[in-house]
Amino acid sequence: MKAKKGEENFRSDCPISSALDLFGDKWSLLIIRDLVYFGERTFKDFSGAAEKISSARLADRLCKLESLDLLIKSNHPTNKKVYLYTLTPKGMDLFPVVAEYVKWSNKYLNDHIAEPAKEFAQNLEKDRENTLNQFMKR
Amino acid sequence: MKAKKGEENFRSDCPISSALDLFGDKWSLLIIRDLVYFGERTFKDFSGAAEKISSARLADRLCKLESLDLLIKSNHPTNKKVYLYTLTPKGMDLFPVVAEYVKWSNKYLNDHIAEPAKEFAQNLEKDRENTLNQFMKR
DNA sequence: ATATTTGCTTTCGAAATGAAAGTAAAGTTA
DNA sequence: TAACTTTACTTTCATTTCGAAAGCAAATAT
Repeated sequence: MKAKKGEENFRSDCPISSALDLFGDKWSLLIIRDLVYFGERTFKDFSGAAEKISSARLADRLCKLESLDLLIKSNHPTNKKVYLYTLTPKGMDLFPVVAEYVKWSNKYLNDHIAEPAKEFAQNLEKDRENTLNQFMKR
Repeated sequence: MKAKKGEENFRSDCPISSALDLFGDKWSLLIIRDLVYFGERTFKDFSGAAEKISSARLADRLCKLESLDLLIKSNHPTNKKVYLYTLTPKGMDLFPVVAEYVKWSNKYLNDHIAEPAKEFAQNLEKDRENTLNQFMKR
């Protein structure tokens, strides 16, 4: 059976393991990333990301993230076959987590990382508060 | 074949996906957590954590984290059958990532989380810099 | 009216995982 | 010193998760 809202089986009462129980897979934070960066995405948009998630995986991750209230699915204003996915505040609050991954990778995987991300990492180092707020507040 | 040092197959040049490619599983950050918190651990110590990792999984995670230079394995000073695992600076730099998970979980999974962790989260909210440094500098 | 697009679902072989049992070397105990 | 226990794994195996590919229905574009 599927786990319904709130019926997660947490491994422990540790905040870290619990967060990982919810979205500690290789795709969830990338969906969050796209939503933070673009603000609004369609199924096709997510599919177009460089990491090439399979549609089966994308579908179940979107479903799970929605059930966790990290994102919301809504209708496109004019096109009935397109749905729009948006972050909730709860999902947006994962952005600081994402930002720390960016900082770490910029420091230790620097020569492998795309240029725009490096710049973002540098901004985070210079003025974390402000850089985060630029995204969180829109 | 196993992936040797530096031969990771990254999904993209994104810093987030790349970090997840390296240690985006359900166990790696928990090992880091224990090392940050306790400073030094044995195989048995890790096995004793509340999340109950299987020995097979613990063995291959320790091996991978070592190959990534996130931790170091060394001999126990007096007992030849025990090994000591310690964080490298590279591994220690994952602590801010871990800290953000703690903050998020404290905000959204609060009633499920253990008391000591809540206090740590509160300290992070009050004075992030200082709280992080208390751990990182020892 | 037909073709195409979108957002999925289904299928299936491969890879990763957890649980349990096994092992060898070192250390402890009688 | 012989037997027992502990530590750090390794092995086995059934289950779960995953990625790749194909399929599908409804909506839209041509």
